[in-house]
Amino acid sequence: MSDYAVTPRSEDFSAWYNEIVVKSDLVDSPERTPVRGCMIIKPYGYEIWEGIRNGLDQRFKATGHQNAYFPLFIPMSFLQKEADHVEGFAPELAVVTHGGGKELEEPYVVRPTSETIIGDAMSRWIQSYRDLPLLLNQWANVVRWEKRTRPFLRTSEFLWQEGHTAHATFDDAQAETMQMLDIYADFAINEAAIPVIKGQKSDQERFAGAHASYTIEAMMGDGKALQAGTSHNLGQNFAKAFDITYTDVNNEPQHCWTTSWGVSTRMIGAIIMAHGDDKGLRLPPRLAPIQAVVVPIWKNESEAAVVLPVAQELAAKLREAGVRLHIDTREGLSPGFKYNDWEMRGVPMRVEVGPKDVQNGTAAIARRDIPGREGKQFVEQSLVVARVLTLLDEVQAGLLQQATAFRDSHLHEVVGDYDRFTEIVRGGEWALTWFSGEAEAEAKIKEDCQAVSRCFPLEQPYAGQSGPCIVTGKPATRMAYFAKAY
RNA sequence: CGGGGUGUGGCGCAGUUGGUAGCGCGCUGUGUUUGGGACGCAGAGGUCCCGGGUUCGAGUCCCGGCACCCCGACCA
Repeated sequence: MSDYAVTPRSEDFSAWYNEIVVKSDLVDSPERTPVRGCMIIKPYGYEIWEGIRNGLDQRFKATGHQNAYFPLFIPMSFLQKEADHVEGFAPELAVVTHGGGKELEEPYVVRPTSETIIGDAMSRWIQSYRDLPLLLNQWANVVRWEKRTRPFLRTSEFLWQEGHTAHATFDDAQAETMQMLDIYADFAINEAAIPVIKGQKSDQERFAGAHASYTIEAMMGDGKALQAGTSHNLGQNFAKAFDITYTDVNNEPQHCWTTSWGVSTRMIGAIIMAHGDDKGLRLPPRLAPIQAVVVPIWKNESEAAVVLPVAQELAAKLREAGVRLHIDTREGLSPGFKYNDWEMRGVPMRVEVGPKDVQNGTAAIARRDIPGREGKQFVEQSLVVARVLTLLDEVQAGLLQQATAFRDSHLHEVVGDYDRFTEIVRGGEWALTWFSGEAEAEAKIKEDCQAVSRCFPLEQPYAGQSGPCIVTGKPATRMAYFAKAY
């Protein structure tokens, strides 16, 4: 028993996470991975990524974006063209100095992000306002040398998509930035069942080289915040650095306005930490590689002969209905073992078929979001498909509901009471408070709370009003969330 | 990059005053089992993290590395 159990979430969230990503077969264990800080994503984990990729890619295409691919290596001089950008990334760059046995004339950086090399291409591709907007996306791996790594949450190499667009006006770029933020939020809420908060980053937390950065912030099961996606309005910073210009209707040369936006494999970490429990993962049905598993139960050959055909027929019908289905016919494992095994892997629905079911014309259906026998029900075999389809929707909604209730119970509004503010944030919960956004104010909070602002939520509870900044006491026009973060 | 911890079959661990490595799980074969983590029997599997040193002899003692985990500073 103890060999299968995982450290309870409440006891040690971090240990729970580390154990669960390995035991649920998402990644090879970090100790065995031969490259420091990098991860081996196993097939089951990669299938989750494929689900994320498909869901996002579809949304990108529907809004007019096209995929392209740019080089992994970026000339060092490109990064240096945007001062803030290179300063922000310099500490985490991997640099290639040799190739083909010779020292390179100019070192290449392994891309930490592609604003520069795509900006360079855009400068050649864009001539006229007729070429705008240019809406690109790239699915790629990037490298950022990280001191401290954790599977999915922070690794030296990770997978992501990075969108890069160029527009004729600031307003167009801003509209694009917000559109992509909305797409991320829609995906997180409706596919990953994570109730994210859309907001704007403070100047301190802004992307290196951006005019404005926006984020979707999610609350994990330990109360910490996780940035699950970002969208940046880059203003004309990169357009000026890379000479991305167009000729407008009046035949006047103009700099473009660009954006970039990304979601990474970190989203998988968000799903794990937002939904997982002491029995393992709980995957949202819309992203689960396996939505339902059929477990046939038999004692001997003669029972198997009766049970297996029924189980296989149910499996076939479920597949026909579009359910991503697996049938577990492994021999020599007890049903109990299989239940626990699939629960660890987070499969949303389980259908059990034993001799008694065959006799009664029934099957047992268990839902992953409700533990133990309460989540189990017996239904007639003819109704299994319909019930599974209904329950998959219910589980999807249930996970979002549970995560939302958890989040809301850990959010606190504070006005003018700095002691209470620090108490909340230090206690691992989220505080929403009036905030001036000044660097010194944020630095003080960081020192007192070991936390910085997460975002100014786009939906302000008292829009149009103002209140006392939690640090300076001076009137502030916006409220911001503060929380410890990953 | 600072502080702490751990490195021994695939995994989790034991290994006494230094004497040449063992347990549980898993794995292979086999038989009985199977409605919430089954059991018997028979097997396979080890550069004891790496490199030096002390010693007749090192998993054990000394020195130096490396890796991983946890806690802090930097970050999608």
